[in-house]
Amino acid sequence: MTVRSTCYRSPVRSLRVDAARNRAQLLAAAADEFAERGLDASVADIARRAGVAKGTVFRHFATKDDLIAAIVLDRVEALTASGERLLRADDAGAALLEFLHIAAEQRQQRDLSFLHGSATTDGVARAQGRLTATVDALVDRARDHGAVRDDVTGTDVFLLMCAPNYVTGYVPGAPPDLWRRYLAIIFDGLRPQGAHPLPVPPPS
Amino acid sequence: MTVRSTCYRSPVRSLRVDAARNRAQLLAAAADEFAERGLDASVADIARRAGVAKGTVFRHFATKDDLIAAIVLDRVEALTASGERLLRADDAGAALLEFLHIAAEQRQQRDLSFLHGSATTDGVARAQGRLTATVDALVDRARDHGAVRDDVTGTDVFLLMCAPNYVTGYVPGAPPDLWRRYLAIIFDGLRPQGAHPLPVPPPS
DNA sequence: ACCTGAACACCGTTCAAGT
DNA sequence: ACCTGAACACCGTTCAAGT
Repeated sequence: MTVRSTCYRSPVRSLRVDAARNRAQLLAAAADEFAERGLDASVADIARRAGVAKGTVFRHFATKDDLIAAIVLDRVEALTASGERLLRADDAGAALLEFLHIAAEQRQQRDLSFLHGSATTDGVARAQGRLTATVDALVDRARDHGAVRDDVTGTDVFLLMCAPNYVTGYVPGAPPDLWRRYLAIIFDGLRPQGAHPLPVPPPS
Repeated sequence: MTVRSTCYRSPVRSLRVDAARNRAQLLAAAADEFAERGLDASVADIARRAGVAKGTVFRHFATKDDLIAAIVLDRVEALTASGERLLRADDAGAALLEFLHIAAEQRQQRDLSFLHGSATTDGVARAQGRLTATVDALVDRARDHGAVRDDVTGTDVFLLMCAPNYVTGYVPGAPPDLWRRYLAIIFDGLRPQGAHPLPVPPPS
C-alpha cells in the first residue's frame, strides 16, 4: 500500500502538473528566502517569490515548520548519501574527517543553522535516524583504524557535527571557512592520542 | 558626567520607587517566562506575570530584544566575575576547566541558549568584551602552565565555550549534565598532547 | 483537485489619556 | 515621571468561494 495521507510528505507522484510546479517553486523560494533573511522570513514573501497566493503555501505544507522540515529533509538525505559514499574510502580516518568537512560546507553554503532546531517532522526524524546510522558506521571504521578514541560513539560525532558552524555563526566579519579551525580542534579531541576519560556516558 | 540617555541602560539610581520595582519584577518575570517557554514567550505574558500593563514593558525596554539583552547582560557579567576570581587559583589548567564548567552550568540552569544570538546591545557587546579579556587571561595562564596548546587563543575558547550546551540542547531525554561529556572532548582538543596544526588563523 | 484572497487570532510596538 | 489600555501593523493559519 502506498502511503498518501498527508500532502506534504515529499516528492510524490500523481500531483496535478500545476501543483507539482508550485510545490517545487515554493521549496526553492523558501530556501532562498531563508538563506537571505533567516528563518523568520515571512510566508507571504515566500509565496510572492514563488508566484502563488499565501493560501497555496499551506495547501502544500500544513505549517511553516513543515515547510522548513521539507528543506531540512533534503539536506539531511544529501548528507547521508555523501556519508555512504565515504564508507567505501580506503583511509577510514580521513573519510570521517572529510565527511565532517562536507557537513560543515553544506551548512555554510546556504544557511542551514536550523538543522538542529524546532522543525522536526516524523520524516526528518527518520532521515536523521538514517544519517546517524551512517555516522555510526563511519566512526566504527575510523575507530578500528585507530583514528578515533575508543570511548566515542557515532552519536557523539553526530551531535558534535554542527558545533563548528554554530561556534562561528555569530562572529561578525568571520572568513567563511573559519569553521575549519574549530572542526580541527574538536577532531583533535576525538583522536586517541592524549585522550582523558569521559565523565558521562553517551546518550541513547 | 553621568550618562542617562536611555532608560533601559542597567541598574540606574533615581528611578521612581514604583518604576524601580516594576523594572525588577519585569526582569524576573521575563527570565522565568523565557526559561519556561523559550525566547518567544509573549511580551503580554511577561507583563501579566510582572503585574503591569503591556505598555510598561516598552517604557523600560525599548524593544523585546532589549529586554532579552538586559538579562543576558546580567549573566555575562556574573560569568566575568567568576572568571576573574579563578584567575587567582593555583592550578591554571584546572582553573580554565572549572571556568568552562561554571559557564555551562549557568547556561543549563536557566535556559541561556540565547547568549549567542540576535539580542546584542552595545551594553552586551561591551560586557562580552570584558568577558573575552578575562577568558584571554585564563587561557594565557593555562598555556604558560602547559595545559593548553600554543596555537589556541582566548577568543577560540570564548567561542567554543557555548558548544557543549548547544550540542546537547536538542537531545530529547538527555540527562542535564550531558554537556560534561562534550566539554571533556573539546577540552581534550585544546590540550597540547597530540595537537595537529590548525588550518585557519583565529578571528579578530 | 487545486488555487485564491478575505478573514481571524495573535504578537510586538506606539501613543494619547490618565495619575 | 510613570502607567495604562486602546489602536496599529504584521504575521501564521483557516476557509468559503472560485476554476
